[in-house]
Order: sequence, then structure tokens, then C-alpha cells
Amino acid sequence: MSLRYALLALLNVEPMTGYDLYKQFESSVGYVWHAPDSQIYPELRRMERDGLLEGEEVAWGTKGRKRQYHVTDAGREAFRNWINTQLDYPRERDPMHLKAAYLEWADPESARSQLQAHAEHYGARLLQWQQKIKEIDGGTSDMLNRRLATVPAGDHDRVAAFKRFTYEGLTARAESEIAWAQRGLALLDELYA
Amino acid sequence: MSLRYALLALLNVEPMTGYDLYKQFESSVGYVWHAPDSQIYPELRRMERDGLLEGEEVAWGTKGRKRQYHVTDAGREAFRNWINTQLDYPRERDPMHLKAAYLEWADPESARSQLQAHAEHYGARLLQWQQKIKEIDGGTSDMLNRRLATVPAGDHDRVAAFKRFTYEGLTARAESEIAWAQRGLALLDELYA
DNA sequence: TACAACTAACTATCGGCATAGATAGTTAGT
DNA sequence: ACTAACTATCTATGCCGATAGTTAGTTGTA
Repeated sequence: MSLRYALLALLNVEPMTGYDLYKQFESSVGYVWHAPDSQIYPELRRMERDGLLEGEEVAWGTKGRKRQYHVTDAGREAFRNWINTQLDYPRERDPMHLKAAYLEWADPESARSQLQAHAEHYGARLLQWQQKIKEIDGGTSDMLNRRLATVPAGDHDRVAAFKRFTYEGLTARAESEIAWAQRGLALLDELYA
Repeated sequence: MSLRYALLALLNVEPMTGYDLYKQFESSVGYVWHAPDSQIYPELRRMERDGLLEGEEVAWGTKGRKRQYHVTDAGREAFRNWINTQLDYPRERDPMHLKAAYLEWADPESARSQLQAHAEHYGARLLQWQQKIKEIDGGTSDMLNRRLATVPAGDHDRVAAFKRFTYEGLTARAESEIAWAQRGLALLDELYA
């Protein structure tokens, strides 16, 4: 159900087509949330059906058409409602930690390369998220600047602060995963010396 | 697809019924992996169909019957194969961080209580996982002791070390989430002073 | 003995998400 | 003029998992 609110969040900034939204999820916004186009288009139709969005056909070239959606009052209210509602947390289900618990079954080299890959995966994420923080601090974040243009100047600090806060959480998580993987690599050295 | 391997991991220790496995996921093992019985029973049947398990009817009381499953050679091989295979990491999709990015839409009190709940959620997990580590260190972990009984004494350290390593990762993650939520609470105090 | 709690297993439905592929129009470069 | 890359949208299939409800037998206890 979060896809709906991710879409509302983006459409709150400016009207967009399904394809625009898809591209957002493929690039910068995708570092926080992702969805394939095959989920986006049907969800937009459902949201229009539910009165959260309104779409209008826009000409594209001579024969082409595209459908641009904008948020309705009901949509904004639904978004505000969601953001004020307590999430419920899913039960634990993490494949990498499940694996880790039975790593004595693995070949040491395989265990090593998987922990290495874990560290590298989060290393890549870490760089992306740190980059986002730099962009926020430097005022060069497109996403943020477009968002800021829609709110009064007095709220700018607040909006930027929450964006930064989000990425701080993600970088902290990445750092924690990297540290864990590295402890694992050290452990392998000990155990298979 | 990880459910299959979680079940194999448990059944590698000793034969169990679907209900036994369900109870495991409801209690201690559930802190690492969880599944409802409505997924467990069909998956066990599929695994038997695929030759990873063999089940036998066991009498229970006078008229009752239950089906106890044990792992086949093919099952053990499949498990070893899984544990040696690199995972692929899903795209980012985290509702709480999505929310955090738009927290300026929330009522300050709601934002506060949600961050509080975030900290409390991971606080509860943290206690459970720390408890697990204590049990491992003290040799009072049932799960681990049963597992250790099935491997040569020379491997005991290794088996225990990986279990501990798993819970260390989970506690580190919980601590990181708690710290993040607390930074968020401090931020709210600043922004809505 | 009556009842509650537990053991055991199964079924149905629904939403989320991945993967794959189909179709059609447009734009930019060679 | 061609064609590759991009824009735009849609459909189909299938797994995973959540939720809820059903049926039947057993055990412990008031």
C-alpha cells in the first residue's frame, strides 16, 4: 500500500505522467523507493478511480497522447492521513541473516565472497546516499528544489531537514551492514585459519 | 524462496511436523525468520514433491495422525547449494524512510509518536536479540544445543560463532534504527521549538 | 464430564511485487 | 531516409506473504 503514497508524494510536487513517475523511481528517488512501470500504471488508474488523482490527456507530438495526473484535495488528505498513521512493522524475514546463521554449511571461500558482496552492495548504496546528502546541503538537489518551490520560504529548512534526516538513516544502516560484513570476514579468518 | 531454506535449516537438526515448524517460527526462531502455517503446510508438500523431504504418517493419540518430515540427501544438497549461492538484493522499499522524507506534512505530535514507536519497536527486538546472544554464550540455547548435538565437537565453536554473528548483526541494526529515531526526535524539538 | 486450550492440517482470498513481453508513437543522430 | 534510442502505456503470469476461517482430534483440569 506504500506505492500509492510514494506516488502521491511525487505528484504533490507537480503533475506527472506514469512514465515520468517510472523514471523518478529508476533514478534518484529509486534510492528510497522503487516500483516497476507495470505496477505504476494500474495503481494510477486505481487512484483516479478512488478520487485521489485526476488525469488529463495531453498531446504528445502529432498523434501521441499521454495522461498527466495531478493530486486532488482528497488525494492530499489521504496523504496527510497516511503520514499521520502509525505503520505496522512486518515480522522479521531477512535472507542474508538467515544465511549467516547457518554459514558453517558454506564453503569458506563462498562465505567470504558473499560477505564481501554484502559489504560492496551497501558500500554502493552508501555512496549514493552520501551523494544525496551533499546535494541537499549544497542546494543542488533537483527533487528538493522543485519541492521547495511549492512551499513558503519559512518552511524550507524544515523540508530540507527531513530529507537529510531520511538519508542519514539510510547511510547509518548501510554503515552498520558494512561493519557487520567486515566482522564476518574477520570471523572467517579466525575460524578457518 | 527463502522459506524453503528456513524449513530445511530447521529440519536438518531433527525431523518435525508442520505444526512443530510453525511453533518454531512463532517463538525463538521467529526473531530471525517468520512464516504463517498457511504457507508452511503447502511448502512442505511442494518440498516433498520436489524430493527435498520425505514425510511419514505418525500416530497421535488413538485416531489422530500427523506427518513428520525429514530431510533427504537431495534436500541437504539443495540447502548447501543455497547457502553457497550469492543472494540478489531487492530494490530499496522502506515505508518508514519514505515517510521520514515527507515528515513536514505530519502533525508534530504524530511525527514524534511515530518516531517514538520506531525506537520502541527496535528496542523490543534489541532486547530479544541480546537475550539470544546471552543464551548462546551461556550454553542455554535449546535451538543451538540441539544443533550442536548433530555435529562433531570440533565444529561446536564454529556453529556457535555464526549464530552469535547473526544476532550481532541484528542488534547492530536495531541500535542504528533506535539512534536514528532519537535523532529524529531531537530534530523535531529543534524545528518545532 | 464438560470445557478450554492446544495440536494438527488445510483452504480461500487478496495485495504486492518481479519478470517478461507487447504495442505504438517520437526524437535525434548518421 | 533510416534507425536507434527513447517515450508512453498496457497485459499476463506467477510467487510470496498476510489474513481469516474451517475441521478434527487430544489433553488437562475444574
